[in-house]
Amino acid sequence: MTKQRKLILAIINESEDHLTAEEIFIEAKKRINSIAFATIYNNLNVLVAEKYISRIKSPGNPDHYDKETLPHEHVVCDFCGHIMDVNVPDIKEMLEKRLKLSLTSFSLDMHYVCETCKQN
Amino acid sequence: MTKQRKLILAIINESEDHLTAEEIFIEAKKRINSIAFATIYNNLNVLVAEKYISRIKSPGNPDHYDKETLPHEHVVCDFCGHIMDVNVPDIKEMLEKRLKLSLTSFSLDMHYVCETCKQN
DNA sequence: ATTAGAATTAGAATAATTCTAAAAAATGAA
DNA sequence: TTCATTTTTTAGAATTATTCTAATTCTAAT
Repeated sequence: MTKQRKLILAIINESEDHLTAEEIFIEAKKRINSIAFATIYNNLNVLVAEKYISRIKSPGNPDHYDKETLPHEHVVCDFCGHIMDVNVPDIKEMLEKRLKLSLTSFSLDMHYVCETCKQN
Repeated sequence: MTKQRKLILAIINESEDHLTAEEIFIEAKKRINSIAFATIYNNLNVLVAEKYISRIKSPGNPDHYDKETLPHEHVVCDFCGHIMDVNVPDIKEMLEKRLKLSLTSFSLDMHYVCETCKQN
């Protein structure tokens, strides 16, 4: 594993948030100034493919990256954009049962208003 | 309602498929050759906002537009990209109940292999 | 030390969509 | 109807996230 890839993985693992490619780039550049944006994308793709990390897609927004690879879902705050991890067990099975067909994949994009924003 | 907007709505209502902005543009250009792509997007946004049609989002793919505005879901074939309408009643309530929080919106992106593609 | 393959860099390319400014059309009051 | 105001359309530039490309640089094994 190259030092760039190691760094990118470390940044994701050390963050409490779900960072975007750009946020990872800014952070990585502090430690390897010569690093290119394409290297970030390239390595994020590799790390997702090898299941070191997972990708969170929310239409209209850039992808976010998550150190957690076990199946779980996310809810996005409409105001501050913060992403919270949540668990909805057996959702795929439930969907397949109700649809009477088997899914190759699915993704759920849920929005809410977080506690902090609800008060403002 | 302008003739452009009327035409765009008619194209969507007369189609059995879930067209993309580009497909609508190509079709519209046959009837009003001077029509601009921006007019398509502009009117799609208006028609969605006014609930004449609905927008189907699937990350990585262009948005598709649907004449059906009552709540329902879609499954996308991984091979041919065809979009099938499906019904999963009370899914929002079910999610909210399991999450113990209320959602402002959600969207489900489900993929499968359609019958035609399964045979190939 | 050599070399083949992998990874990185930098910047161009892409694709979907939005923005902008000017022109045209529609609306509505006088 | 006529004029003014507002809305819509047009055309093309701009934007944004991401991927691609080609040249260069590493890396690791001989």
